[in-house]
Amino acid sequence: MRADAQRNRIRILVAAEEVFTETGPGASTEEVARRAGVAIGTVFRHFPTKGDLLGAIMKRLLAELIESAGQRGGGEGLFEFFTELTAQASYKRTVVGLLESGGTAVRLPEAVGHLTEAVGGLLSEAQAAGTVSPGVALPEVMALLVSVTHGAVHGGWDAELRERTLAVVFAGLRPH
Amino acid sequence: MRADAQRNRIRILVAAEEVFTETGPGASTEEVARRAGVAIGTVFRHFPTKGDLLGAIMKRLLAELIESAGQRGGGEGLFEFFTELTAQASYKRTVVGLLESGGTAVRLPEAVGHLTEAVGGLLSEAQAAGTVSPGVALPEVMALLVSVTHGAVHGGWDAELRERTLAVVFAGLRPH
DNA sequence: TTCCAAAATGAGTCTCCACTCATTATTCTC
DNA sequence: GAGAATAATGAGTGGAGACTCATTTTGGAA
Repeated sequence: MRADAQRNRIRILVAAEEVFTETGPGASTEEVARRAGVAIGTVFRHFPTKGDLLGAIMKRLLAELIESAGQRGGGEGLFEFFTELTAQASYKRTVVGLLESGGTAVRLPEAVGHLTEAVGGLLSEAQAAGTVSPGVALPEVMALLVSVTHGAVHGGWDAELRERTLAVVFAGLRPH
Repeated sequence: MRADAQRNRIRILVAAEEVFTETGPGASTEEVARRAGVAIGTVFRHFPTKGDLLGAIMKRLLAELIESAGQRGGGEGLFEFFTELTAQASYKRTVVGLLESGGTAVRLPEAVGHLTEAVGGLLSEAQAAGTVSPGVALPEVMALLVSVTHGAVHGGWDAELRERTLAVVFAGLRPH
């Protein structure tokens, strides 16, 4: 790949992550191009469709999440991850949009699958440690993760509301 | 108002409720007109903007919800209402969209306020009956209501997932 | 029945956005 | 440095959807 092409590809990815992270997946490609200091044609040369562009940055964001989940563990790992995701969501609208669609929108079902697996690992560990009720299964944990994260993003919850809402969810997950 | 105008206004409202309920607020005005058997200009004569149309049907749907909340009570009223809303959400995408925006999208903040009040009443009753922990406050209940309802709609949860997810939330609300 | 104000019609405008492509510019190879 | 290949440019296309308005139709008062 030519040097300028390589440079621009990176600029576009950086700009796209910024823009989609701020505005959500609805942001226009034009805005990404402007932010990258590049003509719109250049964006489409590197990423033939908007979905491809979204997919590229999603892959990165998801990988980060999966790694974060993988590094946690023990009785509190699941709770920590949940809290982290909710807090980040307020400035990472894109991830949420992706998770909601199950990855089909940008054809990343396998990446979403990996995240589900990672969360499943955290759940098992927490249940083994006795911090999460054995009656709880992965689907509802993912459902809550996505719902609450989306709620936090869309509703613009402040730190206190986030904490209070998570407190209820966590109390529901713990054995009683 | 002339007889045909009155007839058409009703047709439009019925069609709009159907269309927005199925497809969500993103549905086109054109589709509403088609479903109502009316030209698009007629829709705009009755409701100058799409927001006005949305607002009109939202008002009806919200009123239904508020009434449903008002008819419930006792220790389980809040749980019942929560369950009802989540179940209905799967075919009432619109309400969810409205609730998320706090009513600002269609300028119905007072209606949303009334719903919040009604839920507040249910919460107080439940806490008085000892079925909800006294540490729980209205904001996080509304936050959970909106999040889980949205999740159910957007994620297309089946009855079982809905039940399992609500079980976790309810366990979190009950005293422990 | 007549007549006109109210209402309905739907092709047309406007705006936004994803995506294209002929032209111009930049890199790289020899 | 010349030439070819690769990339960048940005005006242009097409489609979707909200909204308009000149024209036609309809309801109902006199």
